[in-house]
Amino acid sequence: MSASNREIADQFERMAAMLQITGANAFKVNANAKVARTIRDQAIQVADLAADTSALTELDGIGASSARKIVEYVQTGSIQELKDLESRVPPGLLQVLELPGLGPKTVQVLWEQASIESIDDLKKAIDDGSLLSLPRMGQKTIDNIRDSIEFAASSAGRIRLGDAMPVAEWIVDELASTGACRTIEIAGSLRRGQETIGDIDILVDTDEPAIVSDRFTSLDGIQKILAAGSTKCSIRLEEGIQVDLRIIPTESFGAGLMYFTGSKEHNVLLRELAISSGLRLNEYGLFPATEEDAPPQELGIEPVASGSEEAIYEALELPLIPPTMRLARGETSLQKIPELVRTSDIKSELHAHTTASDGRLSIKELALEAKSRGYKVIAVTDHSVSSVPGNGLSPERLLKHIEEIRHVDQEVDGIRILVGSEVDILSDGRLDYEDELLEQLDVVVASPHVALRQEPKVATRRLLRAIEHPLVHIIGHPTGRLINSREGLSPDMPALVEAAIEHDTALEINANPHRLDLRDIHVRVASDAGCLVAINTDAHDASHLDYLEYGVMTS
DNA sequence: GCCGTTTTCGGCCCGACTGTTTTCAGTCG
Repeated sequence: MSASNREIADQFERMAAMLQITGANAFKVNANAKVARTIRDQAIQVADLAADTSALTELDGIGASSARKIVEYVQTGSIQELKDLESRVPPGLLQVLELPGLGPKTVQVLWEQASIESIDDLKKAIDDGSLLSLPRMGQKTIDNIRDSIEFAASSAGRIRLGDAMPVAEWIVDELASTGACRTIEIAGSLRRGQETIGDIDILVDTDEPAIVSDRFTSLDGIQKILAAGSTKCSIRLEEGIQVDLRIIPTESFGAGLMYFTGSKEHNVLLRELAISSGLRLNEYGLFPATEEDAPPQELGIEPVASGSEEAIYEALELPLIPPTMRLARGETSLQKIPELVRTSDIKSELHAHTTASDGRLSIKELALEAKSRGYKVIAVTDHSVSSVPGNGLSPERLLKHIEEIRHVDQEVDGIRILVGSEVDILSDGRLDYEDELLEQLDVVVASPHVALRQEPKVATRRLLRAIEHPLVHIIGHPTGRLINSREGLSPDMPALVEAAIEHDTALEINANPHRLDLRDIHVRVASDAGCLVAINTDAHDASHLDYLEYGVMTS
């Protein structure tokens, strides 16, 4: 089995963490972490490039040394330098390093001065009181570490976009109800529409910070208040989500919003850009550079721009980069920002289920719901025969279903109801219905549901066969991945895109927040090449049509 | 370890908060 991007990236991430614990140069640590990110963000299989190191070093942040290690890993299944590190650093320390509040310096001290090599060792040292004798270890710090250990044991890690957004919107409503906020904005990875988020960031412009932070730190369901300063408060909710509130003055709201929207890597690019123009960018604004080290806002220096994001990007001679593009993937070199799809642009839902298979709504209910949301077209695409868990339709049932859909289409005005099916792509790429049956449909969405652990080459052949099928319009959730639970297929995405263009087949962005499939990096490949992309919600219920927003953010 | 429109060497973003300290180190985002 050839190494997946995730697998190779994991090696570099591990290397970065181990280097950190050994006290290596922070820039070297950072370089390794960046290599991991770059590999993770590739739509192509990095292992396929390993025959040619110059192709590897063209990737951002990958130099000769990392390229050699990638080749070594692909060819031998391990990296000697990592093995050497692993023989020196106890593996359990990596989990200790991941605990919130514990960084490399503290982990080093724990290891060297208290022989702590794992979370279990750490617990024992807390319980027997020996931790107190270490430098900079007071009772409060120890209490926080104990809490972190408990939290890590119960936390599921990063949270899906669709789980975090409703929580953030609820908090925004709560803060708005104080009447003390001039502006409230959701920032961070949530604003960027990332498929998973680490925490929720909320920014507020207010003249009455105490009222807002009091409301914030007394929300229902707070498990722990992590910080409560005059400009920053952090809480952790019972469901394990951390929420940060920042209070930002009006005059620097744009700078703050940019800063806290990130991404971190995008911010670094902007600051470097600022420096090269004789400027200095921080969360308070874009300032003229000075000789002084002190923050410019404290020296009474007037910013060049600070109140709005537009003004700051303009002063950096950049177009206003939309939040979903702030990923340090080349967006700061664009002359012109492409026009992004908005939810209001979408007039058709081409993938939805009814009670005929595993949906909750009847054909008519689905059509009326879609119509009420302003759609002009809805396609009814219930599951095909092989989809047993999805209550898939036998050919006979499908024929009857087709008649019913046609009938409801006659009955309901103001929206066109298309007859469709979500047809399984079988493991070898054949479809689950005969062509004579497919010919009777207006829309054929072909999706993989089983055999989702296939080798990349097998998966590519399978999906290509479906793309090339003359009766297929859309490939539904092409990889079949489930965020946080199933990796899904890793086909050669550029090859799929090329074939999709040739055969006029659309690739789907399935907007269900568990899927977001195609994922963002794949969409980039598809849209750069000019491939048709369908943003569908795969609705099984009325509320699922709300997922459209997540699909649009991914596009 | 990576990188280059003054560079192949010498840089590599910036500030808030906490806790342990008597002036600051460590962590986080």
